[in-house]
Amino acid sequence: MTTILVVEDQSLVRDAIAMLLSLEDEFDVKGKCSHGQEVIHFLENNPAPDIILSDIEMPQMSGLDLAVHVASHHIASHVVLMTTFAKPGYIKRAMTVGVKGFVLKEADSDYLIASIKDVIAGKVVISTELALMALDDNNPLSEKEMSALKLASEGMKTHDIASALFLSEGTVRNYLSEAISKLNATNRIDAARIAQQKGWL
Amino acid sequence: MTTILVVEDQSLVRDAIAMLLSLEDEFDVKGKCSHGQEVIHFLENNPAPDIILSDIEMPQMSGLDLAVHVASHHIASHVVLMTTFAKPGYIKRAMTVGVKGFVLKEADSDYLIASIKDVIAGKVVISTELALMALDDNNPLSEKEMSALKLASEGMKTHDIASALFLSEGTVRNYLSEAISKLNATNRIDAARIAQQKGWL
DNA sequence: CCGTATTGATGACAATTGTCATACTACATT
DNA sequence: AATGTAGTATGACAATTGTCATCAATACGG
Repeated sequence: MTTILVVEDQSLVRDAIAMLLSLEDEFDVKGKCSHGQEVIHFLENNPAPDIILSDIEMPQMSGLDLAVHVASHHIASHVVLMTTFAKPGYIKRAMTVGVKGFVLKEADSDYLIASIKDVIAGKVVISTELALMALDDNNPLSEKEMSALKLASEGMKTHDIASALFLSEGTVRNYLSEAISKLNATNRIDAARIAQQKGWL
Repeated sequence: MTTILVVEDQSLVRDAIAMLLSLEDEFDVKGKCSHGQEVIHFLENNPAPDIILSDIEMPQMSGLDLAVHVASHHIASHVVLMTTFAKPGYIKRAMTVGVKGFVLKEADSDYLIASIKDVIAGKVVISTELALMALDDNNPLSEKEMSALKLASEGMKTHDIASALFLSEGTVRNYLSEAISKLNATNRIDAARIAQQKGWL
């Protein structure tokens, strides 16, 4: 019997997926959480489930952050992530963090079920389509460029970004300028859009 | 017995919701579609279901467009829309188009089921929370301000926005400046973020 | 017609942003 | 010690963006 924890912020979807999985004889849905923080709490009070099936994009704590937590706390669960759009950056980061499976929400339910079974059998599951996408993902941005761009995309002005990152205003402008040119963008908004779309922020 | 058509672009979610509903004795899920066009095709070849349960945000043809089609073709189905975030603009438009129910994906599955039953019983279902939100939806932006802001959010610079809207560069700056001040934003990026979040773009 | 919004344009100015060359530090490599 | 190289900072400059006051044209209700 495979025990599963379902993590997804939209409760309608969460309930539906939990229901779907619990119809499988081999699966036992042990719990449902709406975001990462809740999962941490769950893990402190319950035995680790075999599978943590989580959405990537969630408020408070993303599926990736969750995977990091699971890995760093030596929790035995296998993490399988679901995502709406295949952002190459996500896939790469997920891999380095020990995620065992990656399923597109565009996939059908049979595929999800099969993937979970494969992961339990010891495999790492990523559709070839996603793997290829991750391969030709060469994120040209440095750490600092990404964080500056991220803050800029939230509407902060150079001055505020500088103090948030403990850098000088000029340096921030340099980073953003670099990012803009690397991404062939016309300005910071454009650059942020491009990076976001690739999952780099 | 209530017949239902489930419309949602992410097949994992679609399958899961269809499964969830079909577990109810009174419900009979007659079909699943991934976008509006498919629904039109379905309706041409099948009797109209009692309920069309559709996501709002879909490629090709949105849930709102679908509702318009149903109304204008005098199809007997009741349309119930699901949406991720409550964007007040959506709710208003949905009402004028004869949508019978509006359910947040943040709601839980019981609420969805209850809503569908209520709609069958002749009610119009919108959570009070959403209704209130629609009421105090005082979008302060003019048409022009919105379109300028939208283009700006896509990374276009003033000059390009101006030619896209057949306005002078100065006027565009005036509009954006107005928008920024109306939304209490610090710059165009910030303003775009705020507006987007409210569903005004 | 008259007053008055509305819509769009201008010009001037300040603030912010984007670009670039240069320089300083710490740290690793030879 | 000499060299190389990230990472950060500076300063100077141009371009873009944000703000504001003002003005013209048009539309609209009286």
